[in-house]
Parts: sequence; C-alpha cells; structure tokens
Amino acid sequence: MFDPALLREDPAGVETRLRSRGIDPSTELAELTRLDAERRRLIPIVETLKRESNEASAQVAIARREGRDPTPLFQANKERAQRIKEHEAELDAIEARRQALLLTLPNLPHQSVPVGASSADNVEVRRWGTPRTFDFAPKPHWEIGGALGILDFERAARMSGARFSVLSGAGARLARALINFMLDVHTTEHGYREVEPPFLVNTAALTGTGNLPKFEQDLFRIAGDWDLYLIPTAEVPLTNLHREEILDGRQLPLKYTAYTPCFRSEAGSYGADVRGLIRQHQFDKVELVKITTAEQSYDELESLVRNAESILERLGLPYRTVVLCTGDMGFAAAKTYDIEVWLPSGNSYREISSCSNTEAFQARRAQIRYKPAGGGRNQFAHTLNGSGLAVGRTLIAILENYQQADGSVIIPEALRPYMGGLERIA
RNA sequence: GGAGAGAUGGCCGAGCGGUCGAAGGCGGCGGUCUUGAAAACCGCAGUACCGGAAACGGUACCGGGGGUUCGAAUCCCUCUCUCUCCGCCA
Repeated sequence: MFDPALLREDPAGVETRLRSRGIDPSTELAELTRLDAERRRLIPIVETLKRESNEASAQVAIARREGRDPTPLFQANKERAQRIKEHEAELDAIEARRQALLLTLPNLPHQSVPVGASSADNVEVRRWGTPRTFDFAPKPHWEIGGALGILDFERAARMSGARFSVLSGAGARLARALINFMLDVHTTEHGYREVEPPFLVNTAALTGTGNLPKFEQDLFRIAGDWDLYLIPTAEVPLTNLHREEILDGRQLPLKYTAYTPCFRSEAGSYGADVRGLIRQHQFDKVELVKITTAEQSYDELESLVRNAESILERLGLPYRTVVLCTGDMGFAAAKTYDIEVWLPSGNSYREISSCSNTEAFQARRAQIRYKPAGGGRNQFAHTLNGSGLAVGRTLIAILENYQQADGSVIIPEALRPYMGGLERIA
C-alpha cells in the first residue's frame, strides 16, 4: 500500500497519480479520508478512558495495601470498562475497513513514469542486437520443437489439460542449462544470493506482495484445509524472506535470486497465446529480488534491469527495453521496465522480463523495515523484483532465433558448457 | 496419524493477578580509565499509534484471537507455530 499519511498531506496529488493508472479512486479515497478522521477522533477518547482506568486500578492496589476497603472504587471502573469496550469495537471496525480499502488500491506511479493508457504508450529506452534476416521462412517454436521431438503439447494436455507442456531430451536439458546459466551469472557476477524457497505460500505472504486480496482469481489455491497457494512467481517467497523484520540499514541492499516453477491460472486470457510455450499454467523462471533503501532504489532498479539484459546479450538474443506507462503497470509497481526479446515467428518483440521498483508498497504490507545506517527512525524498505529471465520464453527465443533451414537449432556458445558441449540440436 | 513439552525485548533467560515495558546475563551504543586496545566501572538503549513545531506526554504490545477480573505476561478457552517420542514416508 502507499503511505496512508500522504492522503492527509496531499489528497489531490494521490488522486491524480492513481487516476493516471486509468482507475477512478474517488469513492475509495473519500471513504478513506472519512475513516481517517473518525479514527483520529476516537483514538484520544479511548486512550483517555484507558488512562483513567489504569489510574483507578492503581488506586485499588494502594487502598488494599493500606488496609482500606477498595470495593467502593469498583463500580465506576466497571462502567468505564464498558465504555472502553464499546468505543474500541467501533474503532476496530473502522480500522478493519480502512486496512481493507488500503489493500485494494494500487501503488502510486513514480514521477519519471510516462503517463499513458495502454501498452501503446510505453516508451522504448534501449535496443540491443539486430534481428537476423532469414533466407527461409522461419518457423514458430512449437513447430521447431515438435519436429525435433523435444516439445510436446498433446501428451501434456492428456495428463494436465491446456496450457501445459512436456519438454524432453535436449529440450529438457536446454531448460535446465538455461536455469543453471542464469543462476551462475547472477550469483557469481552480479552478487545475488541463491535461494531455494517454498513453492507454496500462505495468504499473508501473497498479501505482502500485492497478489491478494485483489487477484486471487489469478492463483492456484491448494484444496482442502490449507491456507496455501502455488507461487505465481518467486518474487513472492523472495520478497517475503524478510517479512516482519527490521533490517540493519548497513547491510542493504540485499540481493536474492531463485529458480522456481511459477503457476498461474491465466483466468481471463482464454483467447491469448493459445499456441506454444508463451503462456502456460506452469513455467520456469529465474527471479531477481532486491531489498534496499529509498535513496538507492531507483539506481538499484537500473542495475537490476541491466543484470537481466546481460543474460540476453550473452545468449546473443536481440531485445529492446521499454518503460511501462502509468496505465500498463502492475498493481504493486511504482515503475516498471519490460525487456522484450525478438521472436522471428511473430516478427516482433515479446516480453521476457519485467523489472519493477515497488518502493515501499510491498514493504509496508509485509512489514519489512530497516534501521537507517546514519541513525534515525526505522524506515520501510524498498523492494524490487525482476525476471532474470523467464526460462520458457528464453527457450522459445533460442529455438526461433537459432533455427536453421534444415530444422536444427544451434546452441548459443554461452550455453554449450551447460549442454555437455552440444553445439546443435538436430 | 498418536502421545507429550513449549512460545517473554537483537539473543539467552527470570517473572506470587496490582508501580512489570517487564529482573539478570550476553550482544549493541556513549563515556571514564589507557599511548592505543582489552579488562573494569558508569550511563543509554524496543515497536507501533495518537497529540505536539519540538522537548515531551499518552495508549497499546510478553506467539495470534477471545474470555474472567476494578486490574492479566501471570487464570480460562481457542488458533497458529516450534520441539521431543512413536508410526508412516522422499
């Protein structure tokens, strides 16, 4: 959630920034303002009563110690206790409603984010590599993989349904090679700590990252008497690694990377990307997460994007990087860069990584704070996340960009050590 | 799945229902001493919210929630988690 204090200090600014996302928050903001006033009216009332109650109880103790009969003091206290109870019930209801509202509002876009309504308004900031020109008609990856016998949707559908796939042989090896390659680069060259987190997480964790309460329909929930969901991304467990902790500011930034499978229901995207590996219910991803300070977080976002881009450069895959406009950003993000890889089959760039600074949005939900290195009040950390990269889509990009006229696929050199020296899938 | 034990401040660990936000120890910070350091000694030190420009004042927090009571870290109920033993299992 954004800082609720902002709503008191600059309500118009908050509304403008939320509106730039293409939503109308006016009723929510009006209610929040009303609840805030109510809350601050009630708190002093309750606290004064409690103070009186505490003082009165102390009088009982004194009376008893001095051998006097304390029973005359009881009645007034009893009545006061009743009033406290009533006011507290009212306050609790207000606080619960306020929290619920705050959890449903998206983050405030950063000033540097271009204002826009849709992906058409995203702004390209970089482009690397030159798309290859083919002297034959390049095929889509599902045809290439099918012909090579390394990618199978039919058998996956029989056991799991649509949007699942089976990789086998060199295809499975390629996925594993990509995972290992990415993890090795990020851990040994970019300074991330490798983590193997749980793949099932609870409601609190998903609320921390912003997936809940609003987007439950995107998640797979475990049946039975469990409060568990399959993770939609390693961002969830990695960001929650330090939930409810107060970190030492001198140790920031913390940088984590993890390979995990990711599970998404893809509800509402029935018509989109039905063919191939692009949009699956289960996919592999190597994720990058940073926990840092307000001062550093935008520099850390730039370096995180560069860390992800370097994977594509080492694999020789052309890409471009865009900054998402206000209307295209995810719920938790204050600023997002998407990295898009070139896919010959679609003759277009396609998202392969999304790197966001959520500022304190997730930290406030997950209670991740730090003691500033220079002293002073505890601060909410800034959390960042990015794909580094989506393994399935990287595999697609390799199949399509490195396909040969005879149907074989050349393995990029950087991956060959991870493929037992294999140079070509044929 | 069965049986039992526990959850207190950064950590360890006390705590008869009434000056307990909580003894003591360790760790941390500041100081005295020292050429410097260590040791010793003295002092400061939790989090959130409300009010306040601030100093500061107030309230809450002893795993979560509820109850008993004038008053709960202490009593009762419940949930969660951790540990031990048995069974099962990669």
